[in-house]
Amino acid sequence: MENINITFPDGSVKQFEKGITAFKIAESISHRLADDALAVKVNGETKDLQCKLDTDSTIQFLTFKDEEGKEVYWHSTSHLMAHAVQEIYPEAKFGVGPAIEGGFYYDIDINSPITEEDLIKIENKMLKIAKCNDQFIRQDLSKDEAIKFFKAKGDEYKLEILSGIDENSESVSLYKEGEFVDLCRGPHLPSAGKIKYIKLLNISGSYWRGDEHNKQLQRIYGISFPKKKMLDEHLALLEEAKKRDHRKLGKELELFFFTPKVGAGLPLWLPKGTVLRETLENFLREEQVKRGYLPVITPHIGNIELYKTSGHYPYYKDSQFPTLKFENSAEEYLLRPMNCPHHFQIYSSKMRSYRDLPLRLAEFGTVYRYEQSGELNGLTRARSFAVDDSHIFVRQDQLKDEICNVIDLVQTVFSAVGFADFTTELSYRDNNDEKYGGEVELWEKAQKEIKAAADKMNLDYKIVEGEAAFYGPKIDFIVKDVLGRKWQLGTVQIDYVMPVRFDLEYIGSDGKKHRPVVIHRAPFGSLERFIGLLIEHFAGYFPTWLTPVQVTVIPVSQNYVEYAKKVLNSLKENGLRAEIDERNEKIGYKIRECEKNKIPYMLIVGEKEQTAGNISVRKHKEGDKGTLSLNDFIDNITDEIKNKLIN
RNA sequence: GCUGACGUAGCUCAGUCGGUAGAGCACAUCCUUGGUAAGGAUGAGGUCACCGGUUCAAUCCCGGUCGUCAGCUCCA
Repeated sequence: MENINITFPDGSVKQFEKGITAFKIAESISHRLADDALAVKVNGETKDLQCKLDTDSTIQFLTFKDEEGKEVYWHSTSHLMAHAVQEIYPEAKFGVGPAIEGGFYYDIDINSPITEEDLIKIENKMLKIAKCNDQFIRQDLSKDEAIKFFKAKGDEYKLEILSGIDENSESVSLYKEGEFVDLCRGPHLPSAGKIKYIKLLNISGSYWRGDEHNKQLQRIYGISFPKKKMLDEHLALLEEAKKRDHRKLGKELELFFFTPKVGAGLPLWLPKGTVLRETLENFLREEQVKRGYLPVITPHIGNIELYKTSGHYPYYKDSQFPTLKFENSAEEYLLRPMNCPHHFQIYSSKMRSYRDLPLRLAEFGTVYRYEQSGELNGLTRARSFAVDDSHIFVRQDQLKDEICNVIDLVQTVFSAVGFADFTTELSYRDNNDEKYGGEVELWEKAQKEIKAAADKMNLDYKIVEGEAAFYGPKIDFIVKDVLGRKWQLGTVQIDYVMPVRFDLEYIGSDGKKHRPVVIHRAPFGSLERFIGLLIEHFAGYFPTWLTPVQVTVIPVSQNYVEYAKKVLNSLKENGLRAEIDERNEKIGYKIRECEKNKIPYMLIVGEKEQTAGNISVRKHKEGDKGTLSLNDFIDNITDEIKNKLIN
């Protein structure tokens, strides 16, 4: 019998009989490994443990600790769920059922809606089936055979998937688990018994193949774990996440709210939220002053012709509020969905020289977009929001340096608030010419510039084709919310199209007219979305420089209110955002309220403090910090604010 | 926009198998003047989202509208 060499992740090499299964190798190493292994990676490719090895290979066993191991585990659970659904609803037809980040789903076509109670039924059925511990058996077959099989079964969706498979380049395989057979690439767990703890999380509609013209199937989301503790921890984590939700905290901390009396998706900023927002705005204003930006202010509406010129209207009509017009007039106005056309007019308001460039016009400009009702999501997706917008007009030879400047600004902003966990995407055009304006060569040039700048700034980016704006490629900075949903914050966009449409020009050193390039950029993206993510990032515990109320003065009893007011005044005179709680309550009560309101510092003053002329400091989440002179406290907190410390 | 669920006091939620409602917190008044996460008493608060239908009677059943939530689709 021939032997093959198997290389393990630690570099060691062992000989095995040719044709041995990965599972046998695991067994030969330890029972523990054979038990924990879910799948195997052979020469970089994930496979079933039952796969046979015929050549020298490098292998790595995948357990639930590995991302790929989890993927296999959840993918197999989705099959198990489909199996359970098939038993309960024999008429069910199946779409796709992949593993996703944090679990799995399966799209199912059943006529009656699935309810929450049904989920429990399905869950119980799954556990029952898992106990049978049937193996996942792979069967490779030809496309024709597969078509025959699913025709007999009446699974139209599987047939549609099959019709898209090129038999020559992709293998066609089925996986059988008990009575349930599914078209699937695999790999899968050795058997269903590995799946121990299951929770079906929610049900929703989803269009077949993600196309809204297709039928909507019912999607069931779920997650599973090999250990009960893992499931419990995961569910606890989901509960925790809900507590950080900016929509919940926004209400609790009185930052903002929505009311249908004003309109869906139209946020109203309360005083505390406004302080937070203005603090952020001022921070960026100061940065922008240092970097040569010029402030401008423009109206929230504009003549419809402006948007016809820009090309936004009528192509994006669906996502704009209806136009405003008088009955007997041809005049028509649009609530602006973006600020650029206004800024272009400012650029054109006088003759520009090459010496004036880069010209950086900046405005916190509120825009209005009629987002689909189902898309609204607190501050992260609103119908009115302020873009920390700037349009930078540059010469071609200044473009790359200016993109670098802008990236640096975005990085400055992100690091000031401690956003370290973000991803960067370079969005390019794809081959669908209808989606984009301008000449292809200009696009290619712009994409090259953007990439060069991103490389120079050491951005760790991913290139995404087809995600560009219609006027040019862009760099997006993306942060996840508590529920794992991704949101674009900062953005840097290159535009060769608008300068042409608006006939923007400058006089070059040669005395002739030239076309500037425009950079659209917004480090926050929008104040609303940025603050929404910020609330969740800090779970409401903002750093002192940002928090709406920095200090609350708490007199121990009514007798010390006067002294407390003196303390309050000194704090205010030193520019601190301070309040006093002079209510007729015990200090334990007042402290509890401050803690709940996430106020960073409490100054407690009573007999001792009044006599000594000092204060007692309590820091939220930390407790009593002892006594300090008021001046020392003010020095410390002022320092903390000045340095924008994050703790 | 689509599928599903939900909408009861300022907030969090209970409740009514159809007879117009209740708790805790918050709020107000009084007692208490208290030293680091809830002192006590009393009181005020609701067109049960809105509009229509069925019914002797609707917060509850039915239809529509608005809004919220999850997901899909979309996202200049």
